[in-house]
Amino acid sequence: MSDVAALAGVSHQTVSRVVNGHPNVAPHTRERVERAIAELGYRPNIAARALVTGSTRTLGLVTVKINQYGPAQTMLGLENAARAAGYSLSVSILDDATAGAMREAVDTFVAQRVDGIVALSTYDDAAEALRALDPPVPLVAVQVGGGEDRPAVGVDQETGARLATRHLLGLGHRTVHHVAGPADSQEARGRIDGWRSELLAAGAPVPEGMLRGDWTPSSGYLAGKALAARIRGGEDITAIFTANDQMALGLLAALHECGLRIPEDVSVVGFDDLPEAPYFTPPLTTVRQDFAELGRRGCSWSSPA
Amino acid sequence: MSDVAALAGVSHQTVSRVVNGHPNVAPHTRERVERAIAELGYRPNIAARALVTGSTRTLGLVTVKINQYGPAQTMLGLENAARAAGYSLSVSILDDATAGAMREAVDTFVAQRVDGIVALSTYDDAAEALRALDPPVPLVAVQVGGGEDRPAVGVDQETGARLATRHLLGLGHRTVHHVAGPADSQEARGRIDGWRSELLAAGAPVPEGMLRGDWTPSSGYLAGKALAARIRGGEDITAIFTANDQMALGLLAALHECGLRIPEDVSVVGFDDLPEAPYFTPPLTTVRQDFAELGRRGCSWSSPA
DNA sequence: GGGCATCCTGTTAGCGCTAACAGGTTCCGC
DNA sequence: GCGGAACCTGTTAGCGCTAACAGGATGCCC
Repeated sequence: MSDVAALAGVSHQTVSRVVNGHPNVAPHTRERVERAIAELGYRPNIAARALVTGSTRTLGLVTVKINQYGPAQTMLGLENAARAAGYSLSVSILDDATAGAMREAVDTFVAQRVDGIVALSTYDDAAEALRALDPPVPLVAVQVGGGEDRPAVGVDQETGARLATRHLLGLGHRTVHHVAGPADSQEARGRIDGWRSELLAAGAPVPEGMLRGDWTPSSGYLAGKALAARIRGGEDITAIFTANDQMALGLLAALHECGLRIPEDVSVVGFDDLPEAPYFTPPLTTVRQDFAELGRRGCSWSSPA
Repeated sequence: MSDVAALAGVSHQTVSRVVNGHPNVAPHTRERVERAIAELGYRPNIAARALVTGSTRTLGLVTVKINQYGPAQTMLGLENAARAAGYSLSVSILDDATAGAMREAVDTFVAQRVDGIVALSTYDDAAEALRALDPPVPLVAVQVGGGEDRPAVGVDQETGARLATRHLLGLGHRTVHHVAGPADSQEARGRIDGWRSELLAAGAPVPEGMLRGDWTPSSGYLAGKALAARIRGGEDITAIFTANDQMALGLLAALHECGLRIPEDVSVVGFDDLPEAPYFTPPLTTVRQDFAELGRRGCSWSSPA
């Protein structure tokens, strides 16, 4: 910076003013400084600025299992929103959502003096870990139960699940079976609630023996095998709502293997709207979630001002 | 820090020594300082440290289209490797791989004084943009042509493609058709080269009219429709190698729609080993890439010492 | 022309930390 | 007992930047 100042024949403070776009700089001076900056390829040192302003203009993202479609999309939206707001994004991808790992990640971000932290996960462990923390920066939970006063943004799982269920009932099915997500996932619970309340509202019976998966295709496959066996055993199962598209994929494969035709014998609806869903065999009906918007909302909450 | 020093009754420099694990501190003093740190919840200010040491212990990742499976996995490996090495990861996700966007992202990282930059993309634009840059920090290209002296790590696409082709020939097919990726992707070209050289090595004819997709399921679907039409037109197509699994998914859907049976009428092999691949209908044979290792290697290159 | 507001620019201090040096103690060998 | 090594701790300076104030020039009104 002092080099630039020397070359432009001004003080370093004037350079600072030009860099930060302060109003009271003579156009003539401004231009001279800008030329000097360009000539020297000067870039302000963010660390020094952060030291004096106390703001790093950085957001921290702590997340688990980014390899799922949903979180990855949300992260994308978050990054875009952060960039648009002039923030940069530092990420921390945990192996599992233990309280300790969560706390450590948040601590690291605090040491880095991020301006805000976004926590991304739907599991209860994560939510609980978050609840125990009280970082000196804004912490927003995306798709995690916010708890007392913690801001949180999320998709309305229940409405989406009701939509899916209603769609199947509208096709004339007597009732709809559900393959749910893990028990310790808030999202999964929201979808169960939606499914159940829609059945009740429609006066349809709520089937016994709801199956659970863990979001993976292989768990969906197992669920499909189990349901196929029950169908062969005479149970009247004609419509299935799976809690996400990946499980639906496994389920479709299992039903197909067992000689059941989709949608002639059984109708299936998924959740998430994977880009691949239309190309499943047969194409999958699914519910879209606006992950990018979720990321944007998370960002706007966490960046002060 | 001075608060901690005051509470422990030492100078701030001694606190610094304790925090950084310097050897010459009396055990007694060290313990007192550590208690003070715990009591006050003190966390060193990374920005101040960066200012004086010149190292932020941060790596920058610039990437495009993280919504593909491959890049996302690589990023995961990168983040883990970085964390293990005591670095944090700052990410920049570009909308498209234009030279300008690339340059700007790298510039931003330079201003942030990251210790190294990892560029993740397989498109030529990205490679070209990178070539023009000469940042004052290590820049490693992952799965992008490194260019002159630029370090680069990547998966050996050609060998993988030869494997896939050989597998199909081994099944007794006369030759293998290929649905390639975009023309401006190095990865796609590597897979074409591997496919072609394996055919030549086996003395099999290289089919005319190779199709191209853009990695998406819908482009695979179109390719499938085109191939199905050619099959109905009497062309002898019995084995297809698609450049990635997502296109294979679309292709399978199209072939299925046209009444072709897999693998009775046509054999299909993909590339990437998506977690969903085994649950495609029918299950997809595919080639695995070790993305996590790729991330680790990229990290080890870019972090100095 | 004196007084004052307005604009532009420079000077100084300090953000929190580490490196380099300086000073004090202890312990050893001769 | 004295020189010197080994060890521990404190003092000082400075990383690059911005905020706050100070000061000089200019313009305007009475």
